[in-house]
Amino acid sequence: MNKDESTEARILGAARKVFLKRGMDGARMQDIADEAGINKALLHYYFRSKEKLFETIFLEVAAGFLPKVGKILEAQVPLFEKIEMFCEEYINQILQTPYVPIFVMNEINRQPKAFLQKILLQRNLPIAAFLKQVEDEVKAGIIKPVNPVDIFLNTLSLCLFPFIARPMLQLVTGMDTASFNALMEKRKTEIPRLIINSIKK
Amino acid sequence: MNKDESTEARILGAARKVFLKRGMDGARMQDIADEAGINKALLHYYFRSKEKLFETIFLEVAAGFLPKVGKILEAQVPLFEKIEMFCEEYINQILQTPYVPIFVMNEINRQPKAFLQKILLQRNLPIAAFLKQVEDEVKAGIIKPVNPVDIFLNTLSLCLFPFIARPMLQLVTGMDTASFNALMEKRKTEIPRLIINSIKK
DNA sequence: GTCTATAACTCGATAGAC
DNA sequence: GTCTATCGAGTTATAGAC
Repeated sequence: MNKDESTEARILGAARKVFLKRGMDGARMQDIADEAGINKALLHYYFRSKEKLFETIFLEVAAGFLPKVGKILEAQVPLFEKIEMFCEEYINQILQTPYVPIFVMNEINRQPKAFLQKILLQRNLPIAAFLKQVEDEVKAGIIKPVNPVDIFLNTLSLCLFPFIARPMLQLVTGMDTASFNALMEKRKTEIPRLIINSIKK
Repeated sequence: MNKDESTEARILGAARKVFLKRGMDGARMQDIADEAGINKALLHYYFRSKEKLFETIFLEVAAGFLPKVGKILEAQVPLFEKIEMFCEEYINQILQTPYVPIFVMNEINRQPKAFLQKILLQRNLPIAAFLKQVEDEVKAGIIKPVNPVDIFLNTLSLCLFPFIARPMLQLVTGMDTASFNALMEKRKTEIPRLIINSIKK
């Protein structure tokens, strides 16, 4: 708990931490209050309900999870460079917030669809720009004929899945967090190599 | 609800369904009872508590999620064939139970470590056999020098991540379940091609 | 074994003092 | 704005009849 921050900021920080760890259903308002160094009543004073507080956090987290790399996806850059930049940047970002991917995936799975559409569909992810670029380079004969969705899905899978599987991976292999981070550091360059190698002529 | 099954079997089926959908924290004993066509008290008669019931289900689901493909991993088969068999078989399996990966990943993230070790560490996953085979083929100069863990992680990522990201994928792209399944059907052969291509000399 | 009724408890939310 | 105290809804778990 940081006395310098405003109460609202402390609540948001605490809520983010607890929701990320426990999910909406597992989180307790009492835990958030404790984490923020205040009492439950104040949570309701600043945010009307648990649901509103969660919505605020989820919006913030989901916004950071998806479109921060959006600028890269729509940048005017050759495809291979773009893939390299994307992996480097995305893995860097997730290394800072390793619990985010599994949290987002899980909540998307559990929350009612209407709630999610409200949050996600209003942001226009520039995925389409990336898919089009792949398609164009296929047509121009620059790269092999591939399904653009597969390329995007492959890139995302290789960057994100290790973070999602990390608890299991560490449990099964006994790997510690430092080793895991080192592994991901290497993968920043190896993932693009793998992807590019699969599509270059 | 199937009247032919024993009460215990009906409870297990119902619990599996509800826990998979809602997770431990989101699941309600009432929902499980309704799904099984009995009342709450009977759940406690057969399984002492919600926690015990969850433990039973989680053990069963996790056991099916990880080591069913174990036989393939330790089989006496050339590496490339093994990778092909693994992807084909694993994707087939998950297509039957598409909610399992995200459920397992999520609960591993939330449950206390002691509980998980009790469940997971007692089964010896034959991952080591696969890693050793990759290592041997590297030493023998049959394939490129690679980190075996990377190969395993890549294969797992490409097979599993799409299922974990499916709700988001469908939300963002508007893809329906049939299209998604068709995509995964194609990936059964494309994933091994990608992996093998990255390590063959 | 299965049910109804209810106890025991957890937790989000509110009232009201300061 | 912040606190203490408490309500009331919802949930797990148990008692006891059949």
